[in-house]
Amino acid sequence: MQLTRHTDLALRLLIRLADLGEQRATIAEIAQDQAIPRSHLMKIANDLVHAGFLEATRGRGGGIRLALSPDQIRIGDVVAAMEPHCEMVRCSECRLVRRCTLPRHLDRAIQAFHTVLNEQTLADIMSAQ
Amino acid sequence: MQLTRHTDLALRLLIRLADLGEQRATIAEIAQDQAIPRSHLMKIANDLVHAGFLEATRGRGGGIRLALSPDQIRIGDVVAAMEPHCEMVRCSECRLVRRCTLPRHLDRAIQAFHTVLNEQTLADIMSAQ
DNA sequence: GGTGAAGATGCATTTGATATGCATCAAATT
DNA sequence: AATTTGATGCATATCAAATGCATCTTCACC
Repeated sequence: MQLTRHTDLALRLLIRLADLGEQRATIAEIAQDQAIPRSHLMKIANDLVHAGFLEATRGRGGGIRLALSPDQIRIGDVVAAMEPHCEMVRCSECRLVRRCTLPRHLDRAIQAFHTVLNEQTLADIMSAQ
Repeated sequence: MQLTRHTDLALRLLIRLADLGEQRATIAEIAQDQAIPRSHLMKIANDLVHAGFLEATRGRGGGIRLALSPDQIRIGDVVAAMEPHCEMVRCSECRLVRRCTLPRHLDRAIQAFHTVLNEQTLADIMSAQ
């Protein structure tokens, strides 16, 4: 029950980029800055681009920056986009005769998790003490 | 973002034992029944005993059974007892200059997760279609 | 158009948490 | 005492996640 490092770093990356505003930063810079393997951060940034949170430009003078303003980026959405499969239990392996409603309730619980996180935007995270 | 197999199997074990009522079952029986490695189930059962959900007796005629009635066992409590550390992000590794409030919100989100699950008892799971 | 700077992508390898297996101990019943 | 059960610790295996490496693509600048 923990977020993958992938998601963890994605959130840090967004916070870092929110600090920079409109300005672009290179992945290499941030990787060094945050002591994260470059190739790893590369993939995270790429995922965030595909999810619509980041904007990347290649070539000289290129780099990455937020594709949305910080108050439009909801934390729960970021987590949902980065976490692979939120299948809490492996029903396929289950040998219980009785049909159980566990997966249904687990899904509701996960939704509650995301709902709470979606009450916060990146802007909120930045402005809070 | 998924429960460990440990927790998954713990829930299955409780459901299975709830079916048996007052009757004891041996760990070996259930392990074979549910196609789970015996030594693994042994540890899960043991954890559940320590958490107060199961009652174990050794020796001939011994076995395990619920220590509480199914309507006293809340699903969220079981998950909380079995999941090791719910530390969502690794703040210790973080190099952000800015203090961020992410951990605080993640904790609230996890609490929401457990709260939803605690609306259901083992008895509810058993009686539902 | 060539060169270098940047991101994109795929594959191989490593790592680490989890799961499994094995051996031994402890308790209870007969 | 012997057998049946759970308890516990340690060694090993497994698998997803993380990391590293190589190559390709795109863009800006000269």
